[in-house]
Amino acid sequence: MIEFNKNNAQLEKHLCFSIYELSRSIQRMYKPFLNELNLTYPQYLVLVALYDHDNIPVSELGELLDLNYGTLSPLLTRMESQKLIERMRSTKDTRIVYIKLMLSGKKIREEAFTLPQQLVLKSGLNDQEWNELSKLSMKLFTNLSK
Amino acid sequence: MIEFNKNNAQLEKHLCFSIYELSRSIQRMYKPFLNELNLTYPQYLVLVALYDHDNIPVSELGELLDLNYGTLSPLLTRMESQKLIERMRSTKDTRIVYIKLMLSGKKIREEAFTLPQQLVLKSGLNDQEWNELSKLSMKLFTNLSK
DNA sequence: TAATATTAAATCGCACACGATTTAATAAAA
DNA sequence: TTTTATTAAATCGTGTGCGATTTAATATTA
Repeated sequence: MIEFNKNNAQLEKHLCFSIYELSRSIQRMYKPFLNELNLTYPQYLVLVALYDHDNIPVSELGELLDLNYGTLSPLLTRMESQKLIERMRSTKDTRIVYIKLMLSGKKIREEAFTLPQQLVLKSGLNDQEWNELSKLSMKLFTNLSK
Repeated sequence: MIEFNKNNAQLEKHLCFSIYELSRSIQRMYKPFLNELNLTYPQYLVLVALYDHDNIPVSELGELLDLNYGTLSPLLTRMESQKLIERMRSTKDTRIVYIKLMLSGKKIREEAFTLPQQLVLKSGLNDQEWNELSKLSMKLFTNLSK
């Protein structure tokens, strides 16, 4: 049984902290490469998402990335001014704004194809460990979303 | 062998994204409870760290939390104004500022003892899975820090 | 010892991240 | 059909998170 009390209350034993720290350290690892592409980490994720699901409403992009309008709207504004993406208002329902990858956005996304590979190399994890970590983190996320 | 190409480039297959999404979903789960205590997530982590390592310099707190001065300084200023912590400048070396838990900070930290337990319950992971996730995330973090 | 380098902490600028509010448009109901 | 409710997106306010700069104090060195 997993126990929590004064004796093991330390930061290091908090899974929440391990994950929080890990997430930031991955972004730190990605940073030099993304800087070369003039991208922030969430901007990179937007490109990844759009590369597979282009021309989708902001709402759908937000669901894919698990980000709300408050985060996404200004982020997309910045990416629009960099000519990475395009906003196109639907004619059917003018409330809806579709987001489309522009050519330069597509190219830059392709330049980043090696990034996950770099993480694998630095990870020091074998295939089994990598897959296990991936599986468990998705499982935990799914259960927390219920 | 783990492969990355156009065919599995989706967001869902990016470990970096799983971890990023998981980290934010844990914070989302903690939020209602922390709101009751008038704490943000990093403020909670500061209390956890200080509860075990009280009266330490800002630099040491930053190492424990893996946060730099740019994040920590204003965060501590806010916690100081809430009377959760105290800043005390060293007399030996007046560049150094020691951070001390105040009584109310200690009490609030203790009120949060049940929080990790709540995560365990919601996680839907068994002991083996929990420990495995914990182990692998720490291993990956360690390897990325090299 | 005077000049220089290093260090601890704070500050600044910018980009998230998110809850809450606002705006405009469509849908549903009276 | 007019009123009311809902929805999509943007905006706003606050708190991180981080790289770069600044400030003040201590350490090092010429």
